[in-house]
Amino acid sequence: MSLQPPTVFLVDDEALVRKAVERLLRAEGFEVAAFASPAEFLAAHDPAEPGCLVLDMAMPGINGLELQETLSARGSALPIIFLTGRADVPMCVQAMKRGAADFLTKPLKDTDLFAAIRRALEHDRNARQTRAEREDIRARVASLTPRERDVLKQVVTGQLNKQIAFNLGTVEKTIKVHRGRVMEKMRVTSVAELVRLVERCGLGFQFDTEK
Amino acid sequence: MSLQPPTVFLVDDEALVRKAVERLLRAEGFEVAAFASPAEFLAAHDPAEPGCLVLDMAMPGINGLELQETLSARGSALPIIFLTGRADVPMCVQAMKRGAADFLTKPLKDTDLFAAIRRALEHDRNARQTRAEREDIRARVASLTPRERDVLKQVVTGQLNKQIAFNLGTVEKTIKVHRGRVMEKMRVTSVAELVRLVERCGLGFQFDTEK
DNA sequence: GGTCGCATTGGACCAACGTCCAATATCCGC
DNA sequence: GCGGATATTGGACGTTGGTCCAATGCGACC
Repeated sequence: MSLQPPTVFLVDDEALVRKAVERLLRAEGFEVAAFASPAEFLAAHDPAEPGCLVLDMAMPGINGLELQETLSARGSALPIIFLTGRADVPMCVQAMKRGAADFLTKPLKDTDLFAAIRRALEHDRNARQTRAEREDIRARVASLTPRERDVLKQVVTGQLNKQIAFNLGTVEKTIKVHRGRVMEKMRVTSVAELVRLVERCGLGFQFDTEK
Repeated sequence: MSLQPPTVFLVDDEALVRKAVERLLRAEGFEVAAFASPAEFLAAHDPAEPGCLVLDMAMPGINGLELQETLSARGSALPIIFLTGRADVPMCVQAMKRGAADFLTKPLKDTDLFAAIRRALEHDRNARQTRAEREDIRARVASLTPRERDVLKQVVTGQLNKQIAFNLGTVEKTIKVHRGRVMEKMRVTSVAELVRLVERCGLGFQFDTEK
């Protein structure tokens, strides 16, 4: 899925600057997609595309922070590198606190921008990897029947079949069957693996698929 | 242990400002310890004391970033709130990337400082809590004999006693004994609990106590 | 030289787990 | 109503896990 090369999404309203930076990045070997405004970018953005966002803060209308918010609200975790001309510390702090990948001031050195982009792309790659793994696990949990999920919850807390049966108001035999199916559907062969999966995915155990 | 109230460690080389801020914080109900220089603070600092650090960046000699480095090198995770008069974005970015709790610009509003301090103290409290839990678990692991640790590693990966015995070049019977002692020393009654402990503590399984 | 911690193993025995085959009951959608 | 998914249970059987009692060999420390 992530075999496609990562893209540097460039958003800058000054056409000349945008073109210049785009050329610069392409020359360095990056895949680039340039946009003249946050809105334009948002319209074309697919969260599934790996990459990072290079965003100029000095833009009319939507400011960078809002775009950052909008993106995270949409479930996109694209790393954002902010570029700014003015030395605006409070804005910088806000951006960083909300997870900005970097915050560079103009005039900026090419190498600084390249380095920031490489870090951001690397971070995005890792994040996508772990997100994909988590989604995979969640999908397995979703394939369980409600009863099987009940059993899973108790198994990962270390309950014995006997206790699980009591807690769910049935008998041990039934639990064994459910449990076997849980192991099969989750594609694990030991309780240890099962617990690891659930821990690494749900980061808790409120996998309720509440719907 | 953490029953002592948290302290706001204030470092500022301007005596007048320092005194003023100290009074301000005390009036707000914070416990305050003021220092005239990073060195002075470092000399008196005990990483075990909960609290946060309020640090003025505009100081001669050691700058704030270095103090931040020194602290983390010493294993102290005290949250740091930077105060700065100049609008220095690059420094702000550096500080934030290295985990600064906040970065405020003068002139600052009292309420902003208070809010930042409260967030930092809360963060420190939580961090200490989880660190304490982790230390507790590490201590249990440390109480294991080398052989028991070997067994633990394999148990949490879901190996059967038989397989563990083969891997360690011994017989199943021996493993059962070690395994029983591991469970006892780790104070758990099921593999599930054991795996959870190890996951939450070691965040991996390189608990080698290499020394 | 003796004691202690550690690792090892045996035998016996029971509890717990897992799986095969088989069967029943319910609910849901076509 | 029928087929399918889900939940339930029984019986049988073999594997695995866990504990009790008991014992041996080894290296370290006093």
